[in-house]
Amino acid sequence: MGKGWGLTLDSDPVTSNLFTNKSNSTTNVAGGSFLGLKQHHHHRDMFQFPVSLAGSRDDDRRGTSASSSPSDDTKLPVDEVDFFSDKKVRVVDDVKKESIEAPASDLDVNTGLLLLTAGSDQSTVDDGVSSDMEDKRAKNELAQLQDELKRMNAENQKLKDMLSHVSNNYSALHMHLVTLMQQQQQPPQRNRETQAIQESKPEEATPLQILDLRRPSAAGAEAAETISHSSSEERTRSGTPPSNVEKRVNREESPESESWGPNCKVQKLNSGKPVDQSTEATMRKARVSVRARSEAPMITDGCQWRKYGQKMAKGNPCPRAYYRCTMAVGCPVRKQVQRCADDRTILITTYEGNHNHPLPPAAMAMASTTAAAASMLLSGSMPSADGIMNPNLLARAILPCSSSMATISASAPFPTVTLDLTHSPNPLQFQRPPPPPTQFQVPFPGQPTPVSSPQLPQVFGQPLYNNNQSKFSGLQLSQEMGSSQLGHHQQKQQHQAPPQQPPTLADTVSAATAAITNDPNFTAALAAAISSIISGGTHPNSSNNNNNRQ
DNA sequence: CGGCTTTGACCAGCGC
DNA sequence: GCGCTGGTCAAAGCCG
Repeated sequence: MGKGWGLTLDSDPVTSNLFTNKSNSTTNVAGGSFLGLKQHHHHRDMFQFPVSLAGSRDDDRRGTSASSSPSDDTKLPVDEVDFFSDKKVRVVDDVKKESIEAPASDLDVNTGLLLLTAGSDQSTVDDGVSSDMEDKRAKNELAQLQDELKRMNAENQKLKDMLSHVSNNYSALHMHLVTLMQQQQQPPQRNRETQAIQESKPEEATPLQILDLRRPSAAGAEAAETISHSSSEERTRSGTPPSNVEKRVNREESPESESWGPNCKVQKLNSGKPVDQSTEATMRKARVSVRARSEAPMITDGCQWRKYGQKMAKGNPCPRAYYRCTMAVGCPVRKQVQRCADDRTILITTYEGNHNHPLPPAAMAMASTTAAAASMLLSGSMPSADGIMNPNLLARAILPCSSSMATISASAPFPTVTLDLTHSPNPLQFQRPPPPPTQFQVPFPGQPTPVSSPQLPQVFGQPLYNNNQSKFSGLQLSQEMGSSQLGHHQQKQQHQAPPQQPPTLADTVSAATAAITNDPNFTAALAAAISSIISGGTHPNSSNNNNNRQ
């Protein structure tokens, strides 16, 4: 009966493999361990699955109601049936639902009657029957659980990819929306340069790139980044007074900009515009800092990183590590990882640059989030006090429903957006946001119901309970115009958010559920949060490798 | 053996 | 000019 089963009942393979496959602190090949894509079934094009997420369950429900109908609301297309058709054991309840996809001969319904008739030893009729029945009933339940587990793993996998896809789509669409909003709000300020650009570029690049995003592959990430770039530039030109643009150009001009691959696209689109090069340099300088609670030495964001340096930073006993992306030769993306001086459970990861190569699905969440955040920052706020846009307007434009998600640090030398994922979630906060505008709802063909919650804790193949300190925080969108440096600024931020009572798993789940259900604006930050959660607690003792330098 | 980490050295920017 | 600091380089060693 167990022949052909690749699953075990001891644990959820999705999550267990995630942990065991986590090779080391720095490399975590995306798509493998992060999403667990290779561990179970053949990875199909998950984006074609019109799965209703409302039918999914979390671990608790899975454990307590294994015999209940797991997918009353789950609609599997016909081409999905071979996913389960080779199973030799059928749960009685499943016969009704899967009879359309399995031949009748394959419906080996294990009932008590079947078990009785199968018994051949007549001498054990008295006491042996009951024990045999118990035994075979136990086996039957085991088979049911295995069946259940297998189906739910497949379901989990679909949802994982779906969330990643939605996250990327949302980031791109949201940036485009912000661009349009700002254009509408400030039509008189549109300068000649913008008009000239649009005249010379009658075919808007952004819609095309949004179309590109529909490809559920790494190309989507590329397109998302491109959108971030283009929207950033567009808003830089249209939403900022020209004098500020020039000021920004002069300040951010840097020789480092020559090797920035993703900007080649932008250069093609806007060839001959000197402002583009400066914007590229600005993109190089813009930073997105992610604060997350994690015991791991580095958060797992789906990319491959190589450590190229470590230094002691002023004011922090913990060393700062420097990493560069090694997923492609010449990728300009770098990141700094440092623990918070005050709360060493907080890991501060600062990203800089944009990838110039396709990203695996696991890396797209973080990449698109950081790209969007960087674009947001660069388009709306700059370090110079006289060049600042209306921060409140920007805040509402960027995060209309969740106005406390990101801290924009315009402090010198680099503009930085901090996504603070360390705060305790307040479920009420997530429930309060107004219903999202219809244009925020990413349409999924064949997906009539909104993204449902119980699946969320495993959405990246990782249960939240692995790091009960990881939280979906409210990000605080405030315009800080201090003159402190990045590190000092981050330390200041750490004081402003006293730790709250750690939420229960249920609270976290419900908060995240409400967030993603009621407020699609959380999607990007949520992806980042989940990414940070992935690494939490996996290396409990690995944070002490303080190789002090200098 | 290739890729990675470690770590001292080097460089640039900035303030005094 | 000097010192401080952040960031990077590159040689040496480690590891699978």
